[in-house]
Amino acid sequence: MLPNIFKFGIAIYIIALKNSRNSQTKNMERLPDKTVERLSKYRRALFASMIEGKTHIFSHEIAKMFHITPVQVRRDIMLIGYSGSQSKGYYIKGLTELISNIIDTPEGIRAAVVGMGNLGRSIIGYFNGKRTKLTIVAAFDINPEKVDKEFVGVNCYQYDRLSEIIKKEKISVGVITVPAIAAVNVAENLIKAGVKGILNYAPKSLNVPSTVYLEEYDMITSLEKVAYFVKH
Amino acid sequence: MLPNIFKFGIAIYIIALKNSRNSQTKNMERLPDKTVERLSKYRRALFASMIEGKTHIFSHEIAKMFHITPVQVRRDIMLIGYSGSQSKGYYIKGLTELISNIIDTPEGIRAAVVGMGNLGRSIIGYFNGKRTKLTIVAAFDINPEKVDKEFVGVNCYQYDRLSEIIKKEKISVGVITVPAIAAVNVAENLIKAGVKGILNYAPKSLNVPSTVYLEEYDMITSLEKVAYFVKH
DNA sequence: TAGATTGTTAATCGATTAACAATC
DNA sequence: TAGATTGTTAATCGATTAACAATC
Repeated sequence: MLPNIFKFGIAIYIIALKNSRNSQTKNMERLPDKTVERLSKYRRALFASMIEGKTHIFSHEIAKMFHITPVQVRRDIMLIGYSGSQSKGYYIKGLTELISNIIDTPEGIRAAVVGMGNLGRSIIGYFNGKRTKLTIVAAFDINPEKVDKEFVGVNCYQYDRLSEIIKKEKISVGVITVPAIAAVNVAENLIKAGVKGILNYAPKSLNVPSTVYLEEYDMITSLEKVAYFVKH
Repeated sequence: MLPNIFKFGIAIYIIALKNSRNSQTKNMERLPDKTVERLSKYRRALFASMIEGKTHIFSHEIAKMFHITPVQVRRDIMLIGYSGSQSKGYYIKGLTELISNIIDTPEGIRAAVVGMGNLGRSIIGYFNGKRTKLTIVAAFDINPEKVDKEFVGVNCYQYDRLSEIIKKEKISVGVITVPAIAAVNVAENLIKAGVKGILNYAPKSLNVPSTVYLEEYDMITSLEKVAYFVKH
């Protein structure tokens, strides 16, 4: 039998634990990396299900679409503070709206693509007209033949106007799709102009200050990786 | 004081542990995912250093290029069984050759791109003429205007010839750059035709048998993720 | 020797998964 | 009740990092 002082101490500890856990899950400042990625994918899948006429969805149905486990789906949803019902699963409309509230900002995020090559055009094509809260509002290139032309509604500016346009258009995210040799300079100019996030597709790793969020993806490495695992 | 029987047992256990560790590091069947990715990047960085006239490189120099720690670099290099010297670091030529032996196959890997849009052309452009062991040898599209035309040396075939060409050209890796709606069908046909690895860029998650290696990347999700972390 | 680097182990961290009570 | 699902915790797994002996 524990003395009373210990029982009391344990009771307080359990309450403190509960509270900290709730605040962690419900009012989380910053969701885990992987959860954010998955929420973006869930949202698209939920939209598609809605179009098909569904109103509710089970965790295992979502899980199957992304070859992950139902527990993972439930954890992600729990983390953002949404609840489902054991009989019907999750209400698609409500869940979609909550994810949008979390991922989007009311004012929206404005992005620019630097490098109007095939990859740059590809990204603009993906986004154009599909989203309202995240939009690509400008493109840049050094090639005079590409400058001052529109591609699916996005104007391409001369690269030396980068800083001017970024400030004028209130652009906070830059997508780098220039050759590796130019990437460092582009990143520096984007940061100087005030962007707060960079998505770098050049096959050259960048260094950015900690105030800027950097995400890198390298197609050459990915294809070499697939080749390696095909061989093994 | 332990009885002798235990001392003996412990000695044998330690030796067994040592051996299993060595065989794990030196003759590993399959390297960890992340190590493969990094080796691909190291190789490119080492090539660049060689061109600059360097013969040796330290772990911290490599680490700095990819914002990782020197320990990670040393671990990766240890894992593939290469050794450096404490005074000079790693011999670039030797390390590059070892990485190539591990990542490449002597016969090379032949890849195809399905979907000759901006993204497909972008990937072909990255690879064309740069590598000898990993080559894109064919492209496919359903648009008759794109068919039977060459793009930087790669011919674009009509999509319904997929199976025929994949077998004829001994293609083992397929890169999917078609719209989401077509991705599932393309993957099925690639697998039926015999490819063993798929790199999927369509914003639609695929299901493949366990004999096929699948790597997926979704540009929309990546940009939404950057937007989220810019906001927070 | 002093200083720097490699090779290696143990500790830590982050994310996934197994398991199960609570609920419908 | 039986069966299925959600919400949640503890265990597990994989990868990174801290620490340090050995070496030059």
